[in-house]
Amino acid sequence: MASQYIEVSDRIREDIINGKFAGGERLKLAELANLYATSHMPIREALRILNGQGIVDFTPNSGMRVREIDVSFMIDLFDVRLALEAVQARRAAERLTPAASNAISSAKTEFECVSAESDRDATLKANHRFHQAISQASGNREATEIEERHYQILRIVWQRYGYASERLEGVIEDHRLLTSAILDQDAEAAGLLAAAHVMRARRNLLTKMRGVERSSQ
Amino acid sequence: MASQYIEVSDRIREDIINGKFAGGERLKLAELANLYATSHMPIREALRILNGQGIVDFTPNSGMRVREIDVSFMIDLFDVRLALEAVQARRAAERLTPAASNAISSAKTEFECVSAESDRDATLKANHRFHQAISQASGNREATEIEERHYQILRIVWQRYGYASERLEGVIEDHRLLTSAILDQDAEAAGLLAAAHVMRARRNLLTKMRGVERSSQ
DNA sequence: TGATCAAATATTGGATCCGCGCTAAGAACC
DNA sequence: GGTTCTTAGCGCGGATCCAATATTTGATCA
Repeated sequence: MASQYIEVSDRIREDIINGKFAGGERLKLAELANLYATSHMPIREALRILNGQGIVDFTPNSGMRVREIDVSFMIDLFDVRLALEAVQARRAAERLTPAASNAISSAKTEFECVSAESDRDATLKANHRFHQAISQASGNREATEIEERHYQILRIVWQRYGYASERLEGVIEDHRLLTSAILDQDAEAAGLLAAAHVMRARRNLLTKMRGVERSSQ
Repeated sequence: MASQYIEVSDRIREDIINGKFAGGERLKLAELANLYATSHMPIREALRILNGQGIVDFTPNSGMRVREIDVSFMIDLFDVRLALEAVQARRAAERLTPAASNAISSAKTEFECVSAESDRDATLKANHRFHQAISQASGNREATEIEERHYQILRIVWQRYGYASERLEGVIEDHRLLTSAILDQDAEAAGLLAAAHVMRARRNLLTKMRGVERSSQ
């Protein structure tokens, strides 16, 4: 079995994603230790990991709170994502290797197949794998790690507000264009297409979030 | 007194910056506990924090190692920094407030004064404050936190390879142009100037690093 | 002589207990 | 009646001990 703190950090993350812990909620060590049937040491370790991933906020001697995920946070996150996806797509096109080329095209194809079956979780995973393939093709570990963190946060908002299933055709088209730009080693086009892709995703998400915020007032 | 793990994480970071621990070196709990006169629990907590900051690498059941900082890591880091500084400068120009405007211009002036005294540490701090002011003016917490992490890593390489004192006039000129673009709320110019500024810093650093690598062979 | 396996050792991971600081509630004094 | 000080309890931070896991060393066999 994997170490408890890894196990626990995964479970807490899943519970946050599934809304078991609300944004801003205080996470007490004793409570969590009881809930996950362990001592408080692995819990502290796990919360520290989640803190590093930006999922929980921390204040010394006062404990951890679930990070509030609101419209303004998402605007910030997509600003960063926009910049990073673009630079990674450019680098992926420039540094393209045969292995990376295969990884990207098969991830693209897989997404198209899986998304046709309207299994949301599988579609999300396939989408993640596609972007991961580009990220890894860029060879930029720093950017890849940031994007990985962001993906965990995006899972929370997609769970809460729904994934863009109505935009699925558009997403597939975006992926196709982006893939061929990278395979053609057209860095300029790849950068622009990646940026445009993220912009569309942002518009879609923000519209939904604002809709929910208004209707819940 | 602040909590021990915070104290310890700061001390370990400083020791890494000052080269007391080499890149790739294994950091053992018992050893560090002995060195910093504490038990191994605060050490674990401290290393976990440094891991979150990207300064040490971690493998479960095997412990932490000081992250190797080489040319390829710096290329990656500056790719990210280039993208982020540009987007933050644009946002800072768009969202400019009177308070942010004051903060940026006074940080710019302070850098010019301090750098004239050729105190390297103070110059670094002033440079950091200038970029921090823009970062905070952008209002993007996510980007600010990433840049803060990167700054800690840059302190290590500047300590090792020297800060660009010969480029000081150029840096001041860059800062002046960038500041006026932001104060004029010219987002386009601010973004381009910020990107150019980071590019110059990268060229300077990489040249130095490659020089040292060659001469140490 | 080199490779592989096993045992010993070194190191990380986890539980429990206690101390300390923060917070909040109640009483006393102004 | 309001403000401040004290006290109690609640929860985080840290030490120590023990368990689990990795790494290394040495021995045996091909």
